[in-house]
Amino acid sequence: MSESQERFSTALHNCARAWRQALDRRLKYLGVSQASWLTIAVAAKSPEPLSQSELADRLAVEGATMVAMIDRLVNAGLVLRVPSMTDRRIKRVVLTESGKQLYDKVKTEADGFRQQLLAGVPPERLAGAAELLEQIQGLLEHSP
Amino acid sequence: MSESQERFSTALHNCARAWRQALDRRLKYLGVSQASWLTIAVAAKSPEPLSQSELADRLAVEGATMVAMIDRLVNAGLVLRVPSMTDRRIKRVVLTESGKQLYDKVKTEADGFRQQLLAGVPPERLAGAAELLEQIQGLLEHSP
DNA sequence: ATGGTATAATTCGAATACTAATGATTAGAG
DNA sequence: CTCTAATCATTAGTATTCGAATTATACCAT
Repeated sequence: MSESQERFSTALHNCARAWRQALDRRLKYLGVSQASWLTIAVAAKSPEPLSQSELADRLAVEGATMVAMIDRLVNAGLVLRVPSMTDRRIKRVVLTESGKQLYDKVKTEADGFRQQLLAGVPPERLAGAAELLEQIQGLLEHSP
Repeated sequence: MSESQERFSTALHNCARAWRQALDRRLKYLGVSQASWLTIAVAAKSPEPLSQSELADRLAVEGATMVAMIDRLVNAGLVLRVPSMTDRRIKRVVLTESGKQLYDKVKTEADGFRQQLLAGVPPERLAGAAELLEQIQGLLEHSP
């Protein structure tokens, strides 16, 4: 019993890491790192511009990390800091035209990679595994 | 079809990240980071002392990363660099008594955490998911 | 043996991440 | 309203990671 737990745990972490690294290699030609395009992607997916704190929460990093990351993205001309009108503590992160174009490329590449990688796996098998992973994730978030 | 792929991908990465963070919180009282105790753990599990390159391979990090990590571990008194007698390029990493004691604590904590987290999941469910994850990991490693 | 290639560890600079402390601003209790 | 607590962004210092270049050593084909 404990053996299947350990095997699952090892496979989970190794698979996730190998996936991230493989995708990162594919995106290297864009000249942006995983951390950068992941930030861009989260900002792009939100219907309303997110504050730096909200962005940090969704990426599971600290606020201080987000500050430095956005500094780099602003320098690269990919995003802008837009002060909120209603709360002067808040700055929202919006993509520039250049940032949007980058996101499109990242999304195309990531979608294609996932498609290619999982093409041979039956959808019901993926769904079953996803359900288990979501269940475990729920346990993790509600039991510090 | 593409929907189940995306759901699986998201669940995989979120679950792995949440797991790492949760375990890291539990190990914080030991005063060592995940990267450090993971290195210690791999070194401790090997029957023969590993070279820095072998260690880097098993942890999927670059050689330069390993150099810096071992510098810190040596400074912390947890491991030693032992030059190989037969190949003067090689330095093997061996745990000090203090390093072994730390590994024992890490192992106890990690095992307990995994056990607690997965206690409610049927072993055959874990085995099925592990098999899928290992299969995908294999695809990732053999595709540029 | 010898010259070319491969491997092991290292150094360096940059990117990414954390914690702790700080300043500005907002929200809430009384 | 006013004082206090909480929130947001930032800075400073340190840890972790990578890629590229370097040095020392070993291996191999001739």
